[in-house]
Amino acid sequence: MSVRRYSGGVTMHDVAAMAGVSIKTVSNVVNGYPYIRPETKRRVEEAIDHLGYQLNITARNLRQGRTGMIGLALPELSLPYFAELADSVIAAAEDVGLTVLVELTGAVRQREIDVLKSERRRLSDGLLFSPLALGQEDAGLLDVGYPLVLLGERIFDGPADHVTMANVDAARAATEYLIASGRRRIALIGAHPGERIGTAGLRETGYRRAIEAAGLAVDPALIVEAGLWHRSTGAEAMHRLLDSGAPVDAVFALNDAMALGALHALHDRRLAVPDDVAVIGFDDIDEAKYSTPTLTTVSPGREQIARTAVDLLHGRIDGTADGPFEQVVADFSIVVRESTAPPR
Amino acid sequence: MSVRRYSGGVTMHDVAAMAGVSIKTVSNVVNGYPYIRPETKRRVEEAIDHLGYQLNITARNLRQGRTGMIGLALPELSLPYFAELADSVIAAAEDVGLTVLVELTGAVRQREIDVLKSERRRLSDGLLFSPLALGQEDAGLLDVGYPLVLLGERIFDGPADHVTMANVDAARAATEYLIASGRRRIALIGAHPGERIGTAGLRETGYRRAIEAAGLAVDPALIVEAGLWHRSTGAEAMHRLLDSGAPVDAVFALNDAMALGALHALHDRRLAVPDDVAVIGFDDIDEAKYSTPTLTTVSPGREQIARTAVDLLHGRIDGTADGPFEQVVADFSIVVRESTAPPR
DNA sequence: GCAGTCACCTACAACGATGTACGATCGCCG
DNA sequence: CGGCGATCGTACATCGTTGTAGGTGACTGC
Repeated sequence: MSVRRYSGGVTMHDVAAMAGVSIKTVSNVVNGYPYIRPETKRRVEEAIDHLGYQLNITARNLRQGRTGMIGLALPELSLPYFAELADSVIAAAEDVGLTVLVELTGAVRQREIDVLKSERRRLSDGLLFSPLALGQEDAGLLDVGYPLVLLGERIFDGPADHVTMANVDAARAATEYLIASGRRRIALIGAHPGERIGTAGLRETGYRRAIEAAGLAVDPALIVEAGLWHRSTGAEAMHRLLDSGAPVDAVFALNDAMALGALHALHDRRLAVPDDVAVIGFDDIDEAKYSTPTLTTVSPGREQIARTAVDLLHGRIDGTADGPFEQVVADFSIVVRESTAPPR
Repeated sequence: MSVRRYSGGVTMHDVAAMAGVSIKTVSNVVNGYPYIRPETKRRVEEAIDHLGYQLNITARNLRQGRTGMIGLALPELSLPYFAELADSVIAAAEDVGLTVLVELTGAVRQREIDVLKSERRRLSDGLLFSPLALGQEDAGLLDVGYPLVLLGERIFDGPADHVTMANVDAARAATEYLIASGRRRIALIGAHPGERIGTAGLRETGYRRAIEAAGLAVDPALIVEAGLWHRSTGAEAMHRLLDSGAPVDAVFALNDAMALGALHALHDRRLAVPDDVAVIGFDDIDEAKYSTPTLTTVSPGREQIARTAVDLLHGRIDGTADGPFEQVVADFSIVVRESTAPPR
């Protein structure tokens, strides 16, 4: 029934002419308007089939003032956590009939600012934004006038809904897990010195609380900085720590990529994981299941985050949600694998 | 200068009224039409600033019949190769002024078919499509009537431009590299038995050619199947191979994810890489630099593939390219790392 | 002094859909 | 039989932009 070529020029007008009805009736059929005689509906549908008609979404968008698209602004897809997050967001959006437009900021401050005012914003009904360079002092920039949902821990109490992880609690739980399995010299990799708000600052806070609650001392020599959280920076940080000569029996890397880099560095130095050093990460990326050894990590409920964020945004867009801005904290759990087995 | 809220209802009409010109003149200013008196242009620009006007892209899209968007249909972003490819494609598209709409098929046949006819196609000017479930027999489905560029090795000589890798040559080079470093019992992981066209079939062909050219025999016991190319399936395949008892001194995994899974399995079995078994992968994902040991792999020129594909599609969209369908084969290289060092 | 260009701007009609308002038909009630 | 509500359709304006055609001075060249 369908035509050979993609329905280049077929419009409702053509369908209407063929079915012998008005163009609005075609529109009504397409949109499931109930009061149409079965006979009329059938004729219209036949014409649609025959002509291979497809709705011109652009025209509908213009008329309705909505596009059915949402932006998803992320640092980069090369980082597995963000790739997997994007995957989950796209799936969640699909479920509620939204299309996702991915935009990459490279974690560059100016590009994160641009994304908020980009012309593309007129093309999407709302934005899911995971900033990495903006901080609390930029909260004012977020008063944008279109539906916005924030992801991550860079900005709190901004003028937008916010989906975040229980960073402090989760980091504390991760550290406590290491302590409970007999570790005492627990390093932290990926610190951002001086930061309080932000993923690094919050997770470090959790780490400190666990150590102090256990009656141990926080040793500054064990807290290692890493600006970007890549495999490479994790490996470098691990090397710096080992070079410093400070004794270590466990490492809490603030994300999995760094943890995997650290595993690599430890292997280079002929240190056994977990026998000499235990390693725990954060994010539960797929890769953590297949590293050598497999990586114990904090699972931050990625699916839940994606779904919640999309639902919040969706609610704001179609106006079913219009209360004060919400802050949702996702559940976490610790996934125990080989890298933290107690020392023999 | 700019207004507080997002420019909700400001249209060219408002700008025109404020500047005391016709709406078309505003359009001309916005679009850089040259014949406008500097004085007029200034007045219009002031009005734009003052009102915080932003062009309504949807209206322009409707009028021009183009959207400035392209679709990118991929199996999933959880696979690092595709995530990195998406990253490169989005960057390349940005450079030529195109926005990318990512669609995930999960490598499910019906969803790959749907993506070709989806309503979203009307929202994008063209499609970059990387099928995994469709095959040569489906080439007919690709006669879609809108600009289409294929990625990958599932379909050749379809009615579309095509960017692919030199799979046979690259796989042959990878295998030859193993042979040259002294390996003789080289297993292949990830085969799709019976497939000739398709990534697996082509790479297996390259593998066979290298073995035969070296005067060795292809041992069917060393060719292990894996349908999906994940870390998990790579690990499982490796286990099956070792369980079979066939002696092995090297593994060519048809992608990096499986190679990393294989590394993991070898570690489980207390086999040393590269001393007992060498491992080589394919894709050169970022992770391969940081595995333990680091992974030798084939780099398929991902950036080049992304850029070429976007350029081809862009050319078809704005009509600067209208010749016969092109087939571009990207350059490859072998990246040598620890996993293939010659045995001690 | 008059046609022919150039520079600059405007009016109008599209692009393809949908919301609104209203007209027609039908059955059914009192 | 007149009237009324429930169905079923239509005509028209409209979303915000851009292409087309055309109009108006000013300047050039002969």
